[in-house]
Amino acid sequence: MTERGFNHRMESRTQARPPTRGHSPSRIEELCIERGLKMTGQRRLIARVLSEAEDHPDVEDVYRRALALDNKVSIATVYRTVRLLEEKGILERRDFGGGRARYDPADRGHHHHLIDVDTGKVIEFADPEFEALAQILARRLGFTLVGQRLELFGRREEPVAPEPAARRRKPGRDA
Amino acid sequence: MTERGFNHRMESRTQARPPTRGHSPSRIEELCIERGLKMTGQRRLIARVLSEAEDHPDVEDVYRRALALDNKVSIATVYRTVRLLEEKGILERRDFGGGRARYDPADRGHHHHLIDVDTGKVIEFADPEFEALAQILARRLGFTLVGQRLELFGRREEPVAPEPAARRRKPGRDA
DNA sequence: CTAGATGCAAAAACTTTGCTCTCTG
DNA sequence: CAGAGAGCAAAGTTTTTGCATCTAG
Repeated sequence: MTERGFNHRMESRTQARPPTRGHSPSRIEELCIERGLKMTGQRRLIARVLSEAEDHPDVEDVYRRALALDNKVSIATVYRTVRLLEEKGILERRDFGGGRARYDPADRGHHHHLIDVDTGKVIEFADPEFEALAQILARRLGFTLVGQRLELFGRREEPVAPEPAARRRKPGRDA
Repeated sequence: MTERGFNHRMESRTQARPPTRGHSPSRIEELCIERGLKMTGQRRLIARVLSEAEDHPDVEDVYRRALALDNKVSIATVYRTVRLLEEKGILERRDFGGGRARYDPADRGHHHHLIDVDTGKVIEFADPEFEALAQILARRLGFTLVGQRLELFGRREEPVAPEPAARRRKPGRDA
């Protein structure tokens, strides 16, 4: 299929700086400092995990990744930090179903999501046609578009079978 | 734990609509029958509550409203029914954060939201062009569209300073 | 030095499930 | 009548909190 739409920027990790745990503050850490947040080691760690994530990690994911880098953080702190960052507008909370909240760094260019309702997998895509239509729709309502969010929920094409349905809990990992 | 009490959140008092006459099956009930679901009293009741809802009730809301009409239903049944209806495409699950899943009857057409970023006001709208495009986008990615969510953020007139201005209230509950 | 952070575990909040009894088709 | 559905409470998950103890600024 055409590549249009798919932006696989998966395991890219560290875009500009070497993962050297030195003093190169992650993008998110910078944002935190900008808003005057007290930067503790845990927050720096979590900020880094989020900056390097190319998917939509849920709290568990962030927690595990943080532990993998430096196990000096508790799940409660991850919850607290992630919530703080959301309030500060540094993170966006996304609910793709599956019962867990997922987070998306708000500094990433905007893209849309297609969620496979059976597996919970998330596909990111961008579409110029949609962008244009969004503009038109907003204008039609008398507004200037300044932001948008589009989420499509779909099911892999296949003969509609009464399959045992997908598990609600623990959906497949995002991507 | 037991004692779940009510954590009265922005109670959605939007249950105004021509009350369904005693025996006329609600729209959602009809949809259930159409899909060959076994119609029990509880399902009929839940279907009615959903048909009359003009907001996006969460399970608790549906449960309470159902009890108000006829207290012969358990929360477990509401969960099971709502999940069933979602699987049958009669309901759309909307996660607005806040930890609870909210439901939106798919029988009154998809509607989207345009949020005025300056006032926070939400305008609902529907658009066939978008519907069509969503279908196409999903198909293009190899999926059958089963649900969608579109939110546009716009500004009415004169642009305000590009600065965040004020972090308004908590992320959002819906209604 | 001190307001705010962290850890830990317990408490909440939210959903699902096992099992028995009921009721629809 | 058979098998799906309903009730209930217990179990499962995800998220929040109380409190004593640190620590960034």
